[in-house]
Amino acid sequence: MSELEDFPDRIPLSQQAVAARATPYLDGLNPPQREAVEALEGPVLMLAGAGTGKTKALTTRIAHLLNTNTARPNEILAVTFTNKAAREMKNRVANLLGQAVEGMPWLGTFHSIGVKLLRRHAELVGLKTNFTILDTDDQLRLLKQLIVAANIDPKRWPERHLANVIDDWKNRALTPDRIPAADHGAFNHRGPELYAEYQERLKTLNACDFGDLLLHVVTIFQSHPDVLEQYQRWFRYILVDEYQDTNVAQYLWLRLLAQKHKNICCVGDDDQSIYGWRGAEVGNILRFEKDFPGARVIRLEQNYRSTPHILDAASSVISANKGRLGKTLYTEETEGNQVKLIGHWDGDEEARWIGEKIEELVVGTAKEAIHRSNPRSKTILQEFERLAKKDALNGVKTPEELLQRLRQQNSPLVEYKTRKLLFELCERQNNQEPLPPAFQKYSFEEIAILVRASHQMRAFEDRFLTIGLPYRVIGGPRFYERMEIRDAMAYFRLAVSLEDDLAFERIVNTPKRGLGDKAQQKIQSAARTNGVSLVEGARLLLAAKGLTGKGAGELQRLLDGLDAWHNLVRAEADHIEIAEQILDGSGYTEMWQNTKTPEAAGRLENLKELVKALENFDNLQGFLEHVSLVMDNDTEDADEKVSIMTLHAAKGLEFPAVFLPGWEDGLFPSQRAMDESGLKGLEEERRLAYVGLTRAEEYAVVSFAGNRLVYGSWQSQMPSRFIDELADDAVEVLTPPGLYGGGGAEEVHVESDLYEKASRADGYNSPGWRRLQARGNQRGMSQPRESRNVVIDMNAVSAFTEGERVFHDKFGYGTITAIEGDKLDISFEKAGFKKVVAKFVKAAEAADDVPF
DNA sequence: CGGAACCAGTTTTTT
DNA sequence: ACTGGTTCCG
Repeated sequence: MSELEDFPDRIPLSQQAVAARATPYLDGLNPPQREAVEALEGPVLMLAGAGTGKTKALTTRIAHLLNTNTARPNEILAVTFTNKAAREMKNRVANLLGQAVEGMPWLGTFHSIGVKLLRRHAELVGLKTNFTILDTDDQLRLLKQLIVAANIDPKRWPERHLANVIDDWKNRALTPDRIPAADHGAFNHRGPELYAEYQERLKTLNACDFGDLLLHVVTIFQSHPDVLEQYQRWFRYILVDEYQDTNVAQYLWLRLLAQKHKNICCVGDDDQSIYGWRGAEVGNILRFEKDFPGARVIRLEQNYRSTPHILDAASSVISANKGRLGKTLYTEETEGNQVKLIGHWDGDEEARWIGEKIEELVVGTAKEAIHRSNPRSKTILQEFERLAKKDALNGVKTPEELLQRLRQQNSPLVEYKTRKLLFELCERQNNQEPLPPAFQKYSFEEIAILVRASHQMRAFEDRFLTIGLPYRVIGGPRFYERMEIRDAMAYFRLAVSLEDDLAFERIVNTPKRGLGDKAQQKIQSAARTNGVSLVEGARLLLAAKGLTGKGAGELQRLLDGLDAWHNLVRAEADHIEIAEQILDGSGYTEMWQNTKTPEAAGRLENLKELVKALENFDNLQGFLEHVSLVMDNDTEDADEKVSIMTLHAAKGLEFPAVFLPGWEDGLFPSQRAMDESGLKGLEEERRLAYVGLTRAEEYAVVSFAGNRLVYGSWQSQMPSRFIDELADDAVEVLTPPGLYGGGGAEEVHVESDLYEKASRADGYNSPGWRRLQARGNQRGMSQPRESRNVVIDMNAVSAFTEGERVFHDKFGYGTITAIEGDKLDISFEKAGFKKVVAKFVKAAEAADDVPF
């Protein structure tokens, strides 16, 4: 493989020579970015806060390495976590250099590079070079078999747990022989033993799971210094994205490789470490300077994404964390709205309000007008997304000029000031109506709702469906994880290799062939006693007449089919035709055609799509390899839609307008995170809050609900502690309509006792909340009028007394047992004991008067 | 073998 | 409340 040719050491260009070369791409960088790009030699840690242009710095660094001839493309190892990030990096380097990057063979995800290395040295860990990569399904099925074989009740000890335990060990680069004593008790004391068996099974199956792709490589490096040395020489320059997300195995992998040249540049943000629960070690980034003495630490702190208030809010929350490397984000911008904060009665109400707000933000937007009047504007906007340097817009008068600049600058960042200018430019050209105040109006595409847990999404989907608001859920089930796709893939795998037992198990009775548990066990034992694959075992079983009736005939047909398909693959027949023959010949397509359930049509669609996807590959093998690593789900649909996704999925993205619902203690921060990981868990949740806030460019709303349906029962919720941590000045408190005392004087006439009482009890009077209210009024900001009409009584709680009988909409009648600030302990007659915010409770007599 | 009945586990997720 | 899995029975 030419990409692995061993190059003689080359002396990097002298500083002068570097300077002499054209480096236009350096002009768009701020000083620290530029420093990070130019410090090519030696270890560098780039601490890049959210929205500070870290990808830009990283890609420019690669471009610089190449452009100055310091390194050849194949001497650079650049690792990311996701395929998306890898793709983007490739594109951006190509853009910077003004040409496609010729062979950056070692730019990719940890896993894809891991596979590449492992294929070359598979024999060193007892695998063949054509090993298969298991998906999660296969892995679980295998583990279940082992659990049952070990006489463990899989109901009490589900395979899912074992998978987690093993994954955790692999993340920590622990092979079965190195499990620390502290972990011996894992999985009912059988964990270590089952792990060892599992690894053995994988070896016999000539297979690997995802964790192995890294772990095996580390093992090889550790036990074969000669191999390690070879790669240490090859990879003269190493770059790592999202370093805060690396686990121990990845860390060792990198450290081993970087040991020779020590030209390693890691980019990360300890404040955005949100994957601790799957093995990421913030510690890796925290101790970089110890690992690489003399490391240069460069901080990127100028934020080009968000308005000052949003930045303030995010910074104030994250500052509550201990043990940070410490960065202070700043922006040169001065304009922009505060973060909005609003409380709602319950989750549905929250969804309803957000739906309305979105409509308000979008309907008849200036941007829509621009889109309609100028067909090219969409392209301009897209180009514009890449603009980082605000000076680049100085003197730009027309969209044409702007386009030209964009082409020169090639930068990814967006800031609202330049966006505003773009609006004005387009407007001027098209003689549109004057624009409404900037930053008020958005397209659906520019709005995102970021939730903590995916079950929160349902309320929004329900609501948006009923009001017909277009939305898209990001990060749902992936295409290649769907049942029908996996089944089809199992057939393909078998056609490629008749030895693939796991694939055989998956499809032997799909579609139904009358081969139930009994028949399958016979096949298993026939295979085991003869030491052959399941396909061969089945053949032997049939020859020995060990199977009769319908099942036997069907099995014979399946085997004949498999042989035929396998021969087609070996004869290198057209793989698309093979695929079609497999799907039709096996009866799989027919099975779905005969299924009358509503989703069957969709599944057939997916199968068609799968076959279509094959067109991009030369053969089935290539396709399978790709799919096991690149489980992408980037179905770009061009329609304008609001995005709904989890906070985790939002990392790395940005939106002009962001809604952050569900900020309630227990949900966010998640109770489970706190229970399981204590302070560490809480701090990770806080980083999640930081990630969420920093996704927003111009407009951010934090909201919470007082009541929420959790696992089928109503729970009273307390506003998130993170709300109290938001800097007062950065927040504007909104009062929701529809709440007692809310909705403004126009709507609510304080005339009855009920309302008076409710109004006085209104408001979340946690310390932070009270401060916010006070500040807001005092400074006479754009506090909504209604919130001034509703008296925020500091002694609101006095509306209730201990022992008072009260009524709660969801819980019914109850008696107050204790009062703590605005929080009431109430013993409900039906619902039992609850902690409830005073706002959501009214005196029992009042409730009696008003039928609900 | 297939449907009904029952029961446990419900954060985040890439490769 | 809901799902996915298993078990039990016709």
